[in-house]
Amino acid sequence: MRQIYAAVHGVPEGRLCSYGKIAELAGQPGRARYVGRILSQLPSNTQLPWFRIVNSQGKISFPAQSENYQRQLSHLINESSADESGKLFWRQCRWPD
DNA sequence: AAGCTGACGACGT
DNA sequence: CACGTCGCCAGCT
Repeated sequence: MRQIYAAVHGVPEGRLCSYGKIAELAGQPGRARYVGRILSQLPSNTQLPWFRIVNSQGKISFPAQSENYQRQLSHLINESSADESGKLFWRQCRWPD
C-alpha cells in the first residue's frame, strides 16, 4: 500500500506508467488491479500524480466521454503527454533515464 | 463461505 | 487493430 503510493509518486512529470509497472515497482508484481483500486479511492485533493497512470495498452482506463477521462486527459495534455485528440505519447516509465 | 466486481494484463484469433 | 478468454487480487455483498 505504502509502496504503491511511493511508486506512483515517483513517476516524473511528462512520463506515463502502467498499473502493472507501478505494482512491480512497489514490489508487488501481478497486482495491477490492486493499484487501480487504490487510485480509485484517492481523495480529490490528493497530491499523487494518479493521472500519469494508464493501462498497458497506453490508454486511459476510463470510458472516453466520462468526466474522469476528460480530467485525466487534461492533466496529460498540460504535461505534453497527450494531444487534444486524446492520443497519448506513451513513454513507458523508464525513469530515471 | 461463495460469488461478484473492478481505473488490470498477457495472449490468441 | 478489436474483441474474447482466462488469470489475477482485494474488498463487498
